[in-house]
Amino acid sequence: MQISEVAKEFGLTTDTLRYYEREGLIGPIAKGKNGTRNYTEEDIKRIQFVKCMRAAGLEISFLKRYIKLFEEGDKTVKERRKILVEQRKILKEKLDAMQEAYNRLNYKIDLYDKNILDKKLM
Amino acid sequence: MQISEVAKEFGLTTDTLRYYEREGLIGPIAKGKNGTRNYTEEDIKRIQFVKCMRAAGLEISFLKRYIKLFEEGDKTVKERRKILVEQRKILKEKLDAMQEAYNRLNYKIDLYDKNILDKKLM
DNA sequence: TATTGACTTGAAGTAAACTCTAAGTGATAT
DNA sequence: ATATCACTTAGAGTTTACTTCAAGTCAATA
Repeated sequence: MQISEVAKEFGLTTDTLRYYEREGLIGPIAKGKNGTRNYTEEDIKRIQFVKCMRAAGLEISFLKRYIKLFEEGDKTVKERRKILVEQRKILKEKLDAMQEAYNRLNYKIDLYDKNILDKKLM
Repeated sequence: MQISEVAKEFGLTTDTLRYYEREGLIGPIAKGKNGTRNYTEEDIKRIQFVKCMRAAGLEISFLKRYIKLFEEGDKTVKERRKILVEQRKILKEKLDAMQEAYNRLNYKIDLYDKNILDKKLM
């Protein structure tokens, strides 16, 4: 699979894919004899993971660190678990904050729908 | 209430509060005779709203637009409702993506806890 | 009275995550 | 054969949201 196809499938740009590779989040991707990238199924799975975590707001620096540990093998299992738990906590807090904002938006839209125009901003 | 107290209450810096004011998200805050800001209860409520929405990832530019419309009065009600619905949609998509990442993290941590060390990254 | 601490300003600086540019290569369509 | 198109690189530029800086004011305390 070549870069533009992968980009299309994931809704990323080719620039972003090359950027992730530069940063060590994916790859290095094997290249054909003309120098173009050929993404394997393994590469695709990695991109899936990275995309999911990025969409959740996890930082590139964290993903870099986690992937590096993973590549260092079994001896890093304990540390990997630890940072996953860390990230889960951060993510949970964000989720809760977002849920609160979501509820607030719902409430306000509901007021608009009922034509209750109070003079409060929110 | 003066700026440092407000900052402390909301876990923001005084710089951020002045920045929000510059951008028109809050205030203009009334100043005492020595030129320092005095935040009213109204100001505090506005900051609460802004903080909640920012924590959910809504952009400054959106908040600016919404607040401007609000200040233009009842004639902007329709447009306000429209952009709230827009933002709610964006927020919902983010929430879902984050929930997915959260579940994935949970699943992986669970594997670590059970000492099932598969060789997959995620 | 001198110094400390919190405040003020406008403007410049920073971090994260892309995004774009310029210059070039190689395979395919006219 | 020539033009078009997708790809390559290194490196510069952009956006968003702050954050820091430099220089100054004012009130209170040692």
